[in-house]
Amino acid sequence: MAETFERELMRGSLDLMVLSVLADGANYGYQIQKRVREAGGDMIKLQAGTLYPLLHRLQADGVIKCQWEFANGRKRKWYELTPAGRRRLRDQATQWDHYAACIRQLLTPALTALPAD
Amino acid sequence: MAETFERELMRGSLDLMVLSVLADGANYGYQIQKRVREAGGDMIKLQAGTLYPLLHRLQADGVIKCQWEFANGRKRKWYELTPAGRRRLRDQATQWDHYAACIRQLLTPALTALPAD
DNA sequence: GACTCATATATCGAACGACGATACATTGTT
DNA sequence: AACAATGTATCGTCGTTCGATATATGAGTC
Repeated sequence: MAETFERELMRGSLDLMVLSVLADGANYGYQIQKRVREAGGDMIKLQAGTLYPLLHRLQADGVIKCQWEFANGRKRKWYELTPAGRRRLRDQATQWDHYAACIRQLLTPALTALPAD
Repeated sequence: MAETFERELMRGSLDLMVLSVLADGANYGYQIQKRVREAGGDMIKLQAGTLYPLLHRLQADGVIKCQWEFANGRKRKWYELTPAGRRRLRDQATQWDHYAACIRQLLTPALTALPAD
């Protein structure tokens, strides 16, 4: 009876996910999309229309760089982290942890206080 | 050498924080703002211009209800959770946990893979 | 009396990311 | 021949967040 959760991405969290995927090695859009979706289960249904503009933004920021690959009729655009991208990932990860801790600090006592209804 | 983090709120996370604060009992805008800011430390600087529209949205959704209080020249608008609000808080909390788990699943191996630079 | 800070709620426009639809081209499958 | 999967991309819409601004009272101080 698999409960299904589905929600909008939280603004800014996708950056972290994409950078995380790329930390594992160079990759291209379609695969990144699948990797994030797998990790997200029912939760995250990442659309191409969300991913590609983000990749372009990240590239414009200089945290990833890209390169076209043409092989047997297939064209793929491979992205990889730059040194700035690795720094960005570390920073964002730290920020995420702090942010999550803030939420937790409010959430845990709240759920305890909440009547059973 | 207090590192200071500061970032935009993540879309949707403020709902959770505000509902959490209200789980502790009825409260009014200005106090809610202070409670969230305390929990957020350097991280979250919640602006009144963000909070009040949210409170109105939550009210329109029927998850909180409000009541004016006039006492010695002060006017305050007290908000409290409705039963639907308690359900909402539980749902959002569960979703948050799942969401955080998804991020974690990508993030932890990524940081391990990341070279020291 | 004037000034400033904290309290208290509210609205407005700008900015921007996420969404859904759509487009298009190739490869593999039925 | 038709269809699903692979692969990248753009466009308009929507809605939350942000920062500035407005307003009014109470308390403390110069």
